[in-house]
Amino acid sequence: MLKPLHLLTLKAAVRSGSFAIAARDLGYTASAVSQQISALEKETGLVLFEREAHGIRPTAAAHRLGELGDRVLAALGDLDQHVRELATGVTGRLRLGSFPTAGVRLVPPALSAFAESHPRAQIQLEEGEPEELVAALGDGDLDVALVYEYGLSPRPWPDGLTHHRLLTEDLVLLRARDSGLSAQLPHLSRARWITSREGTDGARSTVRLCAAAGFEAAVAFRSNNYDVVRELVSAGLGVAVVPALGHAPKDSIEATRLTQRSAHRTVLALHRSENSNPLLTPLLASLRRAVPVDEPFLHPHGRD
Amino acid sequence: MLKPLHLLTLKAAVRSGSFAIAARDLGYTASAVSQQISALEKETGLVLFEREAHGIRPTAAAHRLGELGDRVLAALGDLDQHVRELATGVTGRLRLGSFPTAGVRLVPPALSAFAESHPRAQIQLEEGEPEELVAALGDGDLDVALVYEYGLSPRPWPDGLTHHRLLTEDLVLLRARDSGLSAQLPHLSRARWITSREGTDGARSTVRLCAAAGFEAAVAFRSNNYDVVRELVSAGLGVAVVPALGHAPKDSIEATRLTQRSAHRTVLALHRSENSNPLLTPLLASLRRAVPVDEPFLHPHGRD
DNA sequence: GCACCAGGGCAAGAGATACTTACGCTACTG
DNA sequence: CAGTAGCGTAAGTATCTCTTGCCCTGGTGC
Repeated sequence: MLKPLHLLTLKAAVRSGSFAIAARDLGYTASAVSQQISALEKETGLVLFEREAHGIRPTAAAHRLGELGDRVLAALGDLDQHVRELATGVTGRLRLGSFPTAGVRLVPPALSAFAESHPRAQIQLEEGEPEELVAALGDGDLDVALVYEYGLSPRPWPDGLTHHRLLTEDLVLLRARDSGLSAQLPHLSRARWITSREGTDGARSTVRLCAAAGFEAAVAFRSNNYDVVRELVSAGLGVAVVPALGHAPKDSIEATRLTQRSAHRTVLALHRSENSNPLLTPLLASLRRAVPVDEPFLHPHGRD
Repeated sequence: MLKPLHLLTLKAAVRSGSFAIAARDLGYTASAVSQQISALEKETGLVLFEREAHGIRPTAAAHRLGELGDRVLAALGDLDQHVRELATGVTGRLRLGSFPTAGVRLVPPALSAFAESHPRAQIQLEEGEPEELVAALGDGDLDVALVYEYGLSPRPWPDGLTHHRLLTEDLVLLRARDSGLSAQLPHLSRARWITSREGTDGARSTVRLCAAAGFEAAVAFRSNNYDVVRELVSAGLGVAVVPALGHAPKDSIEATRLTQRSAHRTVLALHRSENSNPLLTPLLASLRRAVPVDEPFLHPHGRD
């Protein structure tokens, strides 16, 4: 394989028409240039220069090889540039997964801030529930995962993952505004309940809160889509406990923070500890800055 | 500057997902691969692999660098291919100069044969008189020069030039068919003469032949274009002595070979002896094959 | 549970590369 | 005709790069 350095030397020699001058230009000895050219001639089988007693004469082949070599040298230059950009995080790719609610509430503002500072970076988005995302992290299919953790059912995150707590949401009781229902859990034992789908942490959380209040929740409707849940509540079909991010203020709905211990959900960003993606740190910063402040029921975390 | 070999190794490691396998594929030791990758990481400032106890995990940066490296490797591969073509003479450039008559009579058939065997080679054509062409050869602006040499005025070709005699032309006396003029020089002392322009070997040659025949030629018309000369002869405006290549059989003209010693012109191909253009030899062969055989007044030379 | 093995990192040594120094040769220059 | 500039070659040296040998880790088989 031809060596790029030899091509550079060749070009310098062709340009200057002299090994001695090329050597000076490149910081070599004339002898070094002579040897490099000899090696190049031997390797290519071309005669690149005609030697005369007092100088050299570049062959047509030398000119041609110089031109052809430009392509290689240009590609190498480009590569260097790209590498520099990759290393500094100016460019690059990062795969971000999040659970649906965060995908709507947190990710877009975070990315709009991120895109300001890293206009040429590529972010690939995935949606999924925490278990899937964590599995994807482990497989290396994801760089960062936005997941949640209910106070009542803490997760055993696998080893090797670094977690950054972004915010804590209160769990909020939603009632139709004129339903006449109490805001106190113990008084809602006869109410119809609306929860996330069976087996989810959200549903489990509601059930446990009710159990702690002394009754078994009668779950009538299940949906993982908080927009749907709110509509159901609004229509007077039941009450629900949702995390603050799942709640959007609405005239027809009364929202009340639950005061029970552990009645909260934490949103955190996970990544494999060894992940060295240069975009990782700036993205985490953007996520943190995207957490709304001064919003009811939402409590941002500082850097941890 | 990043080393192409490192890029190859990187790609092998990414492809196989293991330094050990990459090493086997490339004929290295696992340690060599490890060191190459370390060097690459140090040079780029990127983390290319996450090391685990029992294997490695290519980083996004590694994948990206591999893709980017393809450009460089492809350019290098192309270059190798081009070099091989240049070295074998499949491709390449050659500059051929010739005097006008040969440009018309010899070069086209030679090139059509040459193009058969070297379809991708580029031949650049120049026209000029022998002195200019020889100067261009010396300056390296020309690879091959087709020149002529009159028997009566041999040229002192500069040193360092190799000459290949292609053919010898008889000098031919042209008369209008019904002019009633003799074919013997001594009887043409009163005729009007047509020659090439003053100072040319052609004109000098005619003048000397006439002088040897005992008279001074009365030159009435001069043209370097043999087509014009023939028209003038045809119109009965005078007689001319032209080399065989400058003669095309014509009903209205009678052509007679001059029998004097030295009444001939030699056409030869010159090139600098050190010229190593791989196209040189095949082009000379084509030129030699393009010399007409069995044409009156024309005598091809064998290889000399 | 324990020996074994595969994969990778590290250190040291050997071999190859690449550069410098020194010298010889040739042709231009004053 | 000596001096000099330019290139080539040979020898020495420094640097780079690969191999060898050993350690560490974690998975596997008995």
